[in-house]
Amino acid sequence: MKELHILIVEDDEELAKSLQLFLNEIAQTTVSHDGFEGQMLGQEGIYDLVVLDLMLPQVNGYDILKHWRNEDHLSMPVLILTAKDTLDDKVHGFQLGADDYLTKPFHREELIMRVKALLKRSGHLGNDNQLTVGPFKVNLSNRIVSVNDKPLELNGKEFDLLVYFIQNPDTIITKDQIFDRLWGFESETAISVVEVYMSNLRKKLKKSASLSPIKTLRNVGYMFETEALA
Amino acid sequence: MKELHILIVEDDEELAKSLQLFLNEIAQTTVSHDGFEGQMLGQEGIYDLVVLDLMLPQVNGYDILKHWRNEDHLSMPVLILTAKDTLDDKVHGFQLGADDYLTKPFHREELIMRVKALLKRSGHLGNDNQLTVGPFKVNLSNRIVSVNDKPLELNGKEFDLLVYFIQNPDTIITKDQIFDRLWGFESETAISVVEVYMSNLRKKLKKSASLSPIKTLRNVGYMFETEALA
DNA sequence: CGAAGCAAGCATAAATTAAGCTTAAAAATT
DNA sequence: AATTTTTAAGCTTAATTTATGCTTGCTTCG
Repeated sequence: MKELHILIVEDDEELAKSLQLFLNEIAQTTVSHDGFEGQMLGQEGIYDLVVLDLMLPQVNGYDILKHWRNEDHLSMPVLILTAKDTLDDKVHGFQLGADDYLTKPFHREELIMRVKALLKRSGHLGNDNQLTVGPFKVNLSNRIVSVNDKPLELNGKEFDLLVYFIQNPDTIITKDQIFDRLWGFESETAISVVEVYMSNLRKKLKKSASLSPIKTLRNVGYMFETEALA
Repeated sequence: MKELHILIVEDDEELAKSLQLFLNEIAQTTVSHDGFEGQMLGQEGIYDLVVLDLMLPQVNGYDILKHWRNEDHLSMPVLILTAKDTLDDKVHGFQLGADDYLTKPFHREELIMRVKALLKRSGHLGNDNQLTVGPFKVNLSNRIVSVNDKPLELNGKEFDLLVYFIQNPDTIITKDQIFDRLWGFESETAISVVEVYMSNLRKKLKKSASLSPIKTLRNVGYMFETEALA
């Protein structure tokens, strides 16, 4: 089941079919061949993106877009798809609040790329750099960690430590490696700090998620075991 | 003084000049004719949008974009501008995280439209010249701010600071980025001014609207959280 | 064999350090 | 003169580090 929903408003049934075929690989699609119906569907406000043809029976695409933006205050990304390719047309489309403008004929790949770019930009698609292992979600952009979708508060070094483990699951990491990575080679700090932070991290993991995924290998190092995360 | 910053990376000096001229009507522009320098500038993370040429001396545009996205974790919109117009090129550009792709020659109007569309979509430009996030309304033209329709008086730097945050909600912004954007790279001012302005801004937000939307991430930076804005 | 000894690692608390905050006053700008 | 910007100082708070005693498992030798 896909979470994204794209509305396609296109009267050429042949083309609409193709579009649907293309876009099905990234989202659920709904097609309308009629301008008026398309407008109504869009008004639901449930679509993550709309592909809108300009030449439609009954109502034209410009008016639909204008209505969505000005009357209905809808802000979903809209990609205009049309044979019209004069500058005036494009300017007009953008002025009414279109996000992109693609002229027929176009390549399947380009359409998909542009749709993906719009979805990404509007925050609906595979965004930032997130690490996921078992129940752990680690967002490197905002340094937020969650375990089973419960937020886990870690301070700077604790966070860095967890990231190091998650980036090297099921791998032995020595105390020296941790030290060199978090404190730097020429740090004056005593290496036993590593133990302190291991202890703190483990305590938080245990308390908040009842997990103890990091094993100690005496005289060797530590290992973050993914298997134990079932 | 405009609040939007656009970086133009384009080695053709003639064209770069034109671009600057075009784009100056919506933002402050910085030009680099050199790929390597352009990449460095972009890494500052203070630009609201980048117009990137692909054919550059030293480093090519693809590599720059790839580095920004994958190594530096930067998410500003990037519009690729190039003579290459094969499908493969476009696909490649989009795959690396471009937001739009415009082939030379292009019309001035179309460029501006696409840039505006991107800025709008990324929350950096409102319909008129107004940014709206939660209860905040920020008018960039007359530099008037309101929270829940109550006016909020901010002086120059306080205003710029708020704008920077509102343009990058839910994103970590480092003290250095703030400094570079508000004071400029080569400013002689002590970086601790940032703390002073943070304090002033927070105090005003708290007093006038009982809001504390800006979180401190010790040793990392600040983050304007939209979620906290009920 | 099994208890003493030992070293690695753990846990907790206390001490230290440093980042960030606040305020007020000085300097610069208007 | 009034406002904004910058500097400077002391303060607050949180992170980091050290110190201490405790636990665990291995080794050794009576």
